[in-house]
Amino acid sequence: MIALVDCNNFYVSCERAFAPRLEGRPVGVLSNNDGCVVARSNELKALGVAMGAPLHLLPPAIRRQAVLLSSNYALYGDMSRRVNRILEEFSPDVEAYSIDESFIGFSGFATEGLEAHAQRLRETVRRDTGIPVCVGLAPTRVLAKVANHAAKKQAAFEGVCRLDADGPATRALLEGLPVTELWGVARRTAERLALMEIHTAWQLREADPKQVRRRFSVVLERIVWELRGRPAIVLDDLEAPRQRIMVSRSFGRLTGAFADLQEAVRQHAARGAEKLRGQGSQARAVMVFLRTNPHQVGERQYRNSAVVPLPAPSDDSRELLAAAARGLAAIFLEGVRYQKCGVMLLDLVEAERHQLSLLAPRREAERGRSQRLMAAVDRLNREMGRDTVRFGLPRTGTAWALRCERRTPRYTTRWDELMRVRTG
DNA sequence: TCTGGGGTCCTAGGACCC
DNA sequence: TCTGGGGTCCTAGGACCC
Repeated sequence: MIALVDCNNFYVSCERAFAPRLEGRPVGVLSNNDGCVVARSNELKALGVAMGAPLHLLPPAIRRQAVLLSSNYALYGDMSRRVNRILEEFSPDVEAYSIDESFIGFSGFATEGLEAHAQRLRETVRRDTGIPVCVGLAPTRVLAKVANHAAKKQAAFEGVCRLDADGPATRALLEGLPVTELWGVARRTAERLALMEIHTAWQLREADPKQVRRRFSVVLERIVWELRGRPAIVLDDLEAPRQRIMVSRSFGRLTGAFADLQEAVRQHAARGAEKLRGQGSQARAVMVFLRTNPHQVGERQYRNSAVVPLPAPSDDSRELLAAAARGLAAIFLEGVRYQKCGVMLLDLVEAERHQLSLLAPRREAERGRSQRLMAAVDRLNREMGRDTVRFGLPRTGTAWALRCERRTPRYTTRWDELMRVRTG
């Protein structure tokens, strides 16, 4: 059996764990730049606020009534690690799937006591972190997702729902579930399924896998097998390094100034380089992209990207920043107002692998110096706070600085902010 | 004024090879 | 009029996830 543990309204629950006054109130957490609502408490959902709703389009009455907070990723990331540490006490086989969801393997466990085990897990997580979670138990990941969904929606389950491969309960649940609620099926696929008169999860389960593969894809075929209780989806190894690294942000407000773009690209490239070294990789190419605001009607639109190959795989911030700057210069267009830009590090290789190549001794020495320098930079930024050491000239009061006016203190990772709570 | 950020996998089609 | 057949590799774009 597999369990899917999913934190309820995770970002909101993290905020509530440290601010009990938010209990019972409609609470929302906003995306970067305070752009849209990305997490909602049940009370806010009840007011009809959709996932992803733009903040500036919310009716004034709701804005007055609700507590809307900027996202506080330092807090959520730390809480997520705490939850996972507790899960590991309940099974050695824990795969963190996203910031608020983990799969747990229970092979080798007696299947009878599993619901009670899951209940104890819920209570422990709640007691030790303040985060409420629901658990779905099933023989496959897709069914565990369905079970989790049911555990959340139907109070009778008390937070734990177990779904076996067959049986009337499974059938009833799947018959009442639109295909779009399934993991891996979204609007496009659902539209095409509807043409074949397949609307519910049960109808999809009964479809012919071979035909599904021919008409759709191997992805959807796997979902059919999983609905039947036969495991067909393997998660990627969590430990495996990322295949590409992206850093991008929207600007706080539109800008047409080359200097703003330059500064943003520099910051994104530097952050990407940190991530790259953090996972022990090197990049063989750097991609820069920028675009105007597609929602802005009447405004001149432009989007472009450029890939800059590197002469040799690198994790040196200076080389990556220089490549990114060249890419930006190649695509920057005068006279438009940009909304967003970003940097992607592509074609990643393990840093260890090519060190044994026959580089000239001088290059080898340079590489050694570069590695020591980068390691020192990363250590300082880790221990003294991000941006302690930066590349290029510091610019204060950047025109496009990110908006996050409603952020709560980083309770679990910053002593200074925690103290402010107590004294302030 | 104001609409997120970061990933993955798969497929189709072109280039190229023999 | 008729212009092979099969393989690999790469890339762009689609679809999906949270």
